[in-house]
Amino acid sequence: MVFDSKNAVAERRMRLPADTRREQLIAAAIRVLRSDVHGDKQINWVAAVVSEAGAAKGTFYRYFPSWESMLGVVRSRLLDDFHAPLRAALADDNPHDWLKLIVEQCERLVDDAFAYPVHHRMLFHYPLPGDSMDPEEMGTSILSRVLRAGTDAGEFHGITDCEATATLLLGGMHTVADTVLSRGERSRWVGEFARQVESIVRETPVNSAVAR
Amino acid sequence: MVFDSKNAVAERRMRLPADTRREQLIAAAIRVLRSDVHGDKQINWVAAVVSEAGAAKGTFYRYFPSWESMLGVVRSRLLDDFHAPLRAALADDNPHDWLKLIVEQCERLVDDAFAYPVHHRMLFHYPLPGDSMDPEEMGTSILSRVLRAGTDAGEFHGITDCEATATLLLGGMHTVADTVLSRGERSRWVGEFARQVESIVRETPVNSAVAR
Amino acid sequence: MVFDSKNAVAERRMRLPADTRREQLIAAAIRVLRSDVHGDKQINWVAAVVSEAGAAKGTFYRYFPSWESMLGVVRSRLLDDFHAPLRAALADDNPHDWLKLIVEQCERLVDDAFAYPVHHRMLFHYPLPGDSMDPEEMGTSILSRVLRAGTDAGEFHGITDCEATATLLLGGMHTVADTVLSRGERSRWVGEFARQVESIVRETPVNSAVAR
Amino acid sequence: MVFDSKNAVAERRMRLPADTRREQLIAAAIRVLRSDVHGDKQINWVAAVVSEAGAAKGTFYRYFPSWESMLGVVRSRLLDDFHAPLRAALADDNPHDWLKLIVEQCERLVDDAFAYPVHHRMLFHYPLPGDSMDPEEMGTSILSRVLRAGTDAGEFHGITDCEATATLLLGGMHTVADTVLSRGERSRWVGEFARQVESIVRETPVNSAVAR
DNA sequence: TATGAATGAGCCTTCATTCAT
DNA sequence: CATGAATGAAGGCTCATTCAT
Repeated sequence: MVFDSKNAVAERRMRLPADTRREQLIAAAIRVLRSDVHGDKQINWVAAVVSEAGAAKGTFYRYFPSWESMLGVVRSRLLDDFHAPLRAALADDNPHDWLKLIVEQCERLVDDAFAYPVHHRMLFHYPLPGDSMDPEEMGTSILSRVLRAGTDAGEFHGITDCEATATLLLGGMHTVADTVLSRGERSRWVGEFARQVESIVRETPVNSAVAR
Repeated sequence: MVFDSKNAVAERRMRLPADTRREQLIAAAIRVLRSDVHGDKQINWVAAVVSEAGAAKGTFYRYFPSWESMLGVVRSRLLDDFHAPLRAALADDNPHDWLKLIVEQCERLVDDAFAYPVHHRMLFHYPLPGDSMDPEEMGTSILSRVLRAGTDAGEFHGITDCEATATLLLGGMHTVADTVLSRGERSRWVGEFARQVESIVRETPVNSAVAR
Repeated sequence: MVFDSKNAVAERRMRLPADTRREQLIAAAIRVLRSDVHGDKQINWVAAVVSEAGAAKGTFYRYFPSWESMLGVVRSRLLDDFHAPLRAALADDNPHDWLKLIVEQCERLVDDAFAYPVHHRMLFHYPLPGDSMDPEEMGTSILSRVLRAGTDAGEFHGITDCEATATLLLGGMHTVADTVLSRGERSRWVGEFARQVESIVRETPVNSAVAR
Repeated sequence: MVFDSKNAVAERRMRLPADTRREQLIAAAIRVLRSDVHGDKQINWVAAVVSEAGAAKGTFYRYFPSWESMLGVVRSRLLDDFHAPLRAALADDNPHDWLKLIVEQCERLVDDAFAYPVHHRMLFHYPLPGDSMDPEEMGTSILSRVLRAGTDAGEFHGITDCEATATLLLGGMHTVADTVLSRGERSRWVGEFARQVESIVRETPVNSAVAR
């Protein structure tokens, strides 16, 4: 036989191990979210994803109870990636320029938002069902540990509530990303962010110099 | 027959000055947006607004080309209110505690978000059509002038790019509002915000103490 | 102008008084229910009705919250018609052959079921939502009054619980209709029904003959 | 590697004698139909049945061409059970109180309907495909023989068309069951049924008194 | 033979927007 | 100007049935 049915048409009804299919759908979802469908018109996300994955509508609902839940998975998946560098730095025992790491996080977020605006909006500016966990919790906790590490290393001073500081810092990164998205001038906003972070984490009370 | 059905209905057809009608609709929209029907359930927004305003569906579209555009108007209207205190302070010649004013702005946003979550979400976390102006631009410019005023008054130091600082500060307020919304602990987050702002606007280069 | 737009094409977006449109939809529903769509395949009833009525899907939902509710309206509408002869007989003061009237009711139901089987099935053999009123209540009450009238006229004897007797009689009519539907032999089953009814309403206690 | 994943799963693949499997599925279906999930909500019937039977979806379709056909089998199975008492009575040569047996049939149907409403609805008020045999045929024929037996025993009189009488009697039982289901008052409706049956099967022509 | 992942037509609405009156 | 009935594309999801393994 000359035509292998697999390569010929549609390759319909491909039977995949559950995990594989699931990954396929997640990957397709990320691709769809990133393929900025110019314009902000509502998209039938589920339809787009299954089409991209070469699956049928029903298949989607075998693996995810709703679009929202899929979004949750994608979100945490990408947040994991996003925070990987910080996690790595926290895991080894070498000294690090913690401030620089924080600013690089911001830059990474900015660049991602710039490359895939729809994606970014969907992931971070989509109303979550009220009872769902805060997707940023993880980010906050990692950033928290970074702040503590910096403090321990003597790089940071005056941080009293690491978690709170981290939360607002993360919010700041999003603000920068959104601003670059709508107004450009990447270096201007990233620069300002860097300056603010420095002020915040290197705070030296005016009188402390005297006290010493 | 002398009385026909047309007269019976006539009283519902109120002919109002265009501006009045428009204001009525906007006011009704704000009321509807605030009447948080507890939860994320879909609402027939347009229907709810015209019903609240005592107008007909078609009337809505006489004054606003679309629901989104109405949202835009409401947004800027409320942002106007939000920034009114700062504008007032900028307008008179008395001395002001500018830092305190900024923190109070944050508190106002937090409290509004807490009192009317749906309203807040609709106004700030609803995807705007890509070509629409940044609704925060105004806020940024006012905050910018506050920073400059504070600098002129000798209260703030080290701010080099007022507009950029203002932009991130505004973003910070939203972060705080969202955090309080999802995690409570109003005073914790507001306090952290206050501390960060202070660090940012009162930045004193380490050596400045010596300089004095 | 030669072509009146009304007669020309589609007559789209016809604006009708609410009552008229409602009636139109009900009439269309009855027509659709009667147009035995050969085969028992599920039909998208709402779609069929609006198409028949020349209206759009959304229009249906302006007038009825669901297909079930429309069915309820149609049902009571047709039950009204069905019971009209009995009501008429009860309303005038002339003597009547009540037994004959009852049998004629049965025949009318049979003939209707035979002429419009789907219609009949939908109206009487469609699971009603558990909390809905019994659609036969009205039929029962009318038949009840007929039994009492027959008793008062000395035509019927021995009926102790008119309502109960009426309920089962009505059920009997449906049984006959269903049987004719599936097995034919109209006169056989109607005849049997007539005989049974006669036994039931003319019950003469065995000893009564002696009493005479 | 000696153990492969195939062996791990192997135990789930139970190879059963075809008849056993079939019975398992039928039994499971009956259990599922009876486990009234309170209400009219849609159930994924096939899924529920195979899950209850511990089989796979595909297996279902090995034994039944469709859900409807399974329903048909269950129906006749339960009708068999339902009629067992009458069959038993017909089979032995002892004298019986035939009228009492008929009323007891009615009571059994009522109680079953009351205990398992969904079950009952599915079995008796579910539109059968037009070409399917009348599931009540069997019931009719048995009841017919009961009527004849009662007549032979001198208990019943005046029944001319046993089959027709039986058919309507069976219908009557269903009417009673449905009425009890929707209105309660079991004894009232069963009592009325008993009275009607008595009238019908003990009909004594007016002149019979003379004959005596 | 048994499995259960895959299918996809189809159902029941909803609601921003239009337009005949 | 005002009205509100009419529109219809979409959206989210189901589930009996099929078929690759």
